[in-house]
Amino acid sequence: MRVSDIPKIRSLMLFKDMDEDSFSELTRAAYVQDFPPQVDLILEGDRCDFLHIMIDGSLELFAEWNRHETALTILRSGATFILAAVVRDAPNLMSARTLEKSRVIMIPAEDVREIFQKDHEFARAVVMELAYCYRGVVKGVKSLKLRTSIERLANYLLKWQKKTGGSDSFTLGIEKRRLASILGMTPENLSRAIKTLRPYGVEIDGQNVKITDPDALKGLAKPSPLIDDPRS
Amino acid sequence: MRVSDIPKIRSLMLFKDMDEDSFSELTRAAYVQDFPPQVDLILEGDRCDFLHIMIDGSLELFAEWNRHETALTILRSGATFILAAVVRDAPNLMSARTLEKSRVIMIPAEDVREIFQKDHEFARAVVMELAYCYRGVVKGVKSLKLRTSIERLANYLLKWQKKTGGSDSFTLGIEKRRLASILGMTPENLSRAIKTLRPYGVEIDGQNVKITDPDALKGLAKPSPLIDDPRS
DNA sequence: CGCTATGTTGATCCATATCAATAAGTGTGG
DNA sequence: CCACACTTATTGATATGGATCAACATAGCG
Repeated sequence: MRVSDIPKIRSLMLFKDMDEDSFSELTRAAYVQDFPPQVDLILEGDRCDFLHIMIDGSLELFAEWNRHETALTILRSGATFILAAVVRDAPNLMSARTLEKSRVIMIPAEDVREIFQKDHEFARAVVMELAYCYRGVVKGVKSLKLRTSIERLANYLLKWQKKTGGSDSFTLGIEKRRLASILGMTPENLSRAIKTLRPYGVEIDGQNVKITDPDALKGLAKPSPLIDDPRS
Repeated sequence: MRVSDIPKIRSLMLFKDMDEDSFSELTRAAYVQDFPPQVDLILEGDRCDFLHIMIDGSLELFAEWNRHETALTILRSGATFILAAVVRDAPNLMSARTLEKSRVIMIPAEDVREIFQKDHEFARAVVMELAYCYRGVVKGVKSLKLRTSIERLANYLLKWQKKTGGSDSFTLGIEKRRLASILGMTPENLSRAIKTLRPYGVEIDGQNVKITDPDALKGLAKPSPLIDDPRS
């Protein structure tokens, strides 16, 4: 681990309130590694020996069954993954693969569990993080079960617009086929869904999105804070 | 709270390793309440003032959007709910309604958060429970996105058979329309899915299920420990 | 510059929802 | 205890969302 990484790590949700001793104990044990795009970091079914934390780049969590694959989420800088598996010392339910060149901190699961016992603030942060992840997945299920694919796409666009600063022009940031998988549809279907949204003021060219009539789009999407609000 | 409830509560995962002082502090603050069937205990969007724990009966967690409703899960004796919302002091993402006459412990959210800070073992149990819930939802998403409704039903039957003791005859335990909602389909479709499974040795009459050819059913269901194993 | 992966479009098929009618339970009050 | 109302389950007919297959276009990338 490079010294230059430390401040960035320290500022992450999970670590920012923990005491200095515990933090240096964790970082002493931790590795930082860089990966090129398209690398599988973990495989579903494997034991998880390390808690992973993204400090740069992006990756997708995905799962397979019966020769089919689906993406569950995209993670970016600051996100933790397989925390739940580490906590329960259980096999990973998802695989992870880098999408871009990525830098990842890996903390031995043993050390995480140990520090958890010693440091109240860290324990609190772990619980907050887990609860946050849980709520994220619950929102995802609600979206899947209650909405059509077009509604999911519309809400995704509105959410992503907000996350990228709110301008009416922004960029998708991921390949469409991955977006399709995240949203629970095929790439072909996503293409058609995009066309369907054109009358609602959505122009998508490659990765570039422009939302010219937000009200029309919102009218279709009917966003709800209990599904689409990333905070809370 | 009745004294007779205490041993039962103490034996629950969440409390069984915590120290005696913290436990009596929690139970002093807690209420136990009985509810008839079909009562809404919590409403999505509401602030959650209490952690809830089932000690008898059953209920469903469900959510609504745009005039549609879907059931996310059924909870029975021993299950906690809205732990994540309590931890984060955030609005509930799901509503809860009793299905049978049910007995529920309600612990003020404040006290939960307070004891969490004081008692390591309790903190550990909370994290384990949250991680367990998280993994449960992830398995649910995988099932929804990777399987057809018939495959989901087949796996549900196998899982439920195991949970009820493994006999080839068992009872569903819930109304079919709720099962349909849990599995992400309409009641009409569930009826048809059941008929589709008949050639695979599945006989369902009312709530009574008989699985006469488990291998055939497993051949269709292709159960995976990473989706269908309730433990870990 | 050509190869390969990605995206688009069209045609068709399949799974699932919807609508409608009936049957079978379930509970309630007379 | 039965008759009635109401909810739940089943079945059939049909509509629709979404998947699949195939062809082609396009964009990255070596």
